Amino acid sequence: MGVYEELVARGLIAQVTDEEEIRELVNNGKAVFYIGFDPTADSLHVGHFMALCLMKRLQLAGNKPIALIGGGTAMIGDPSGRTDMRQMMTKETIQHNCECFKEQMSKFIDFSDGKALMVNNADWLLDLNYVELLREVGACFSVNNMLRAECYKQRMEKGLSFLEFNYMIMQSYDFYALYQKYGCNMQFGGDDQWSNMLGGTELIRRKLGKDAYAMTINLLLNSEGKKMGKTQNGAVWLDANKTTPFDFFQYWRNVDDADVVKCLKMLTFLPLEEIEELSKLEGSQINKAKEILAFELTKMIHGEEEAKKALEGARALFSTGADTENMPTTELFDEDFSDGAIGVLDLMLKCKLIPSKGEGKRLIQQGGVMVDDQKVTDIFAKIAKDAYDKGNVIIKKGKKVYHKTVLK
RNA sequence: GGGAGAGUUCCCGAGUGGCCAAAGGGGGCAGACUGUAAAUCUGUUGUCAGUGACUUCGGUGGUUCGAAUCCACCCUCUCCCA
Repeated sequence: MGVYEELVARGLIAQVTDEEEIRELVNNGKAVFYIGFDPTADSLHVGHFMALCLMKRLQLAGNKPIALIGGGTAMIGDPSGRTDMRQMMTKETIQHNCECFKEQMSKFIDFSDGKALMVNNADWLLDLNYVELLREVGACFSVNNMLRAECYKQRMEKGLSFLEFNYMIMQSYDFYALYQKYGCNMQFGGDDQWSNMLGGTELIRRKLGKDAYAMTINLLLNSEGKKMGKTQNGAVWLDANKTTPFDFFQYWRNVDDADVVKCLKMLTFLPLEEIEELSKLEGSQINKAKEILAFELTKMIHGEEEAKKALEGARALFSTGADTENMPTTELFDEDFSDGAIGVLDLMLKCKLIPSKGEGKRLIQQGGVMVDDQKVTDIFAKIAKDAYDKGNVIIKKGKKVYHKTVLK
């Protein structure tokens, strides 16, 4: 089975421009492909992770990946699938984000000996001259076609600025530039990028008379059709400082039953046969599969050691109770106490377990707060300093959020 | 350039002078039930020293005892005409 077949079996491929050609190129390691990453934040998240996995799979099969960081396109903002305009980012922010991306990616993809490249489209896009660009590629784009493109549909109702309308042209230009510079003959991206990517193949065909290919991967959607990797706190980040390995682990440990197999296939490198076996599990047995999923992914991002810690921490937490070892911790100092005690609400606020005291009161009134396994019933409850004589005090919020506090 | 309309809390969306911290829905959080799942049911959802005070209805001023609501100017967006 070639890589291409494997990708199909894993349910990763959404659309392709020319299946025969692409299979041929990819399976024989002849593809030089690029995937673009928009530096909209200072860390990669789960959505990018899919793309990185794809790069890795293809690299292992002998193909050459180019990671394109969209330092230039980020100046414009991709309107695809959006209903409102993106906030404009400053040059400095974009630059900073690019640096962060670079670092995270190099942990994942082998960039040594030219086995892979990393480029920033700011390098060629920012120097473009408006009139020259119009003369060079402007004639190759049909506004009529662009307006029909799926990615602008939503925006046709709400309004689309000329700035964002040009995003497609910039992305197409990227492909065109990479084709000439590095012989890049293929572009991959999320399925929402399809129209933008076709713009590139079209441009190459018109300008150079050459064929280039595009392939999109399915977005990771849960059974409700929403993008995965988002929580109410925002995205699930790959940076341990933004999403701790434990939280990362828990995110996957808690995915919906219906999504486990899909995630295993799309995100892990486990052999398909093994996933097949796991998919036969039923009922509460599915928890095994979830545990494997969470472990595998955490291992890939944060390393085996962190993954083990998270796994053990989670097991301990949910079977026997608290495992204080790997719990998020807040340090307290003498001045946090008055008259030898600290209010539970003040403490929770300090630990950032609650955004306001009002919310904390609600939690307590609804029975959602435990301190050292004792349910807190009084909103004015205090914790005496003596409680720290045994080393720490554990606060539990709801069923799954544990927090350790220690006295310095 | 001319004309019409819109901007409300995390999101959608009601509210046209006091009864408005603002209906309803979504989402979130918590409780019950469970398998650390889903579905369902219940409660809750601006802040604080909590029978009260303070901040919030695009922005800035104004009218009024009192403004999300009325007026002026500005900003942003949508639609129609050019």
